[in-house]
Amino acid sequence: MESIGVQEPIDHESRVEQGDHKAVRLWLRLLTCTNLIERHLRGQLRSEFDITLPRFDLMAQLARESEGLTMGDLSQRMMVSGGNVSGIAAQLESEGLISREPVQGNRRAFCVTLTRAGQARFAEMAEAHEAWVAECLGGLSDSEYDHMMRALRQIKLRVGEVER
Amino acid sequence: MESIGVQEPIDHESRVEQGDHKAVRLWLRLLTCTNLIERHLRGQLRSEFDITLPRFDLMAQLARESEGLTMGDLSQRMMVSGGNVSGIAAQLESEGLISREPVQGNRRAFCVTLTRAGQARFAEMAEAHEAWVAECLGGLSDSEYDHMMRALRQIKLRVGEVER
DNA sequence: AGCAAACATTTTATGTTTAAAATATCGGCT
DNA sequence: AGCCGATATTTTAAACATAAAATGTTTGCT
Repeated sequence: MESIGVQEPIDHESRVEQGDHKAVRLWLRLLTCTNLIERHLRGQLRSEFDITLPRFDLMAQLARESEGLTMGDLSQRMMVSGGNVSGIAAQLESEGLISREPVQGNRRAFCVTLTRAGQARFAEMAEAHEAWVAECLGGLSDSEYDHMMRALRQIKLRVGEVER
Repeated sequence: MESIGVQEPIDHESRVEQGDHKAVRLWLRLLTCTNLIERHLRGQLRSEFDITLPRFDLMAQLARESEGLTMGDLSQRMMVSGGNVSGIAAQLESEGLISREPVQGNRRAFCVTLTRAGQARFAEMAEAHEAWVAECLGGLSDSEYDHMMRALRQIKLRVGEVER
């Protein structure tokens, strides 16, 4: 049963404080979890495939777009700076996993695609990656999964508004 | 300054294909949310206080332990390498925000604490930081908050087991 | 006492990431 | 045509991060 606090009224000040502390606790737990999983995946990718997470991420973006993406598209989707994409792409190109072709009609842009070798390599890695993620997150019930997805969607929208 | 696409963010999560499994979808959404919030906080700390997130984090650890912490403690709590803590601490020390005193009885270790100036500076920042986090995460109901906390705890334990 | 292993930290080399400046291209306007 | 602001990418400098080697200290063992 829930009762309405009468004896020990919580005033505005402390209510706000409590709420804020709650948010911070949630944030720290969120950050810790994400870091732990990211660290695990990074380690696995390194030991099993000798590749870094950002390189894998870039390839994953390309694998979803058979038409290819520009450097700017990649920057947006990977949520990292353009300069960063330049460096990562340069390495993948030198390893023959991606190719950068000029776009006809726009000499500023490149069209980046997975090479044949890149596609094959990515297919291998993606399968393992999916299994690793399932190892970390597979223990949740359907209900917990749904709650998480809904809450995270809400947070994402909220942050988007705050950024404006 | 270059900015990373904000207006119509095409992120990890909204790009997944049908074939991707539940766990991967949850992971990508988790990653996107954490990145968005982290980016927001980093930008705010930079523009409002001219400080980086790692430096803020180090000061936050010290603020919780008035007795001070060793470099090793900091490394563990911040979940980064010892060498990294050395560099960050060196900068904060040169700015007069922390001090490193020898520990009596163990000449290997340092006891790192916030200076008076560091305490004052951190108090200012912590208040703003808490408000920023609440802006991002405050929109959740108590029930959503509880579900998140519980699910994240479970995930954290699971990843810990998997790492073994 | 002497020595080896463990400990706490720093240094070094390498690589990642960001913000900002630089380079080059495009498109519209006059 | 010429200019100007927007666009696409690369380069640069500084901060951050890791692993591994180096330095100095402590502890336990014989």
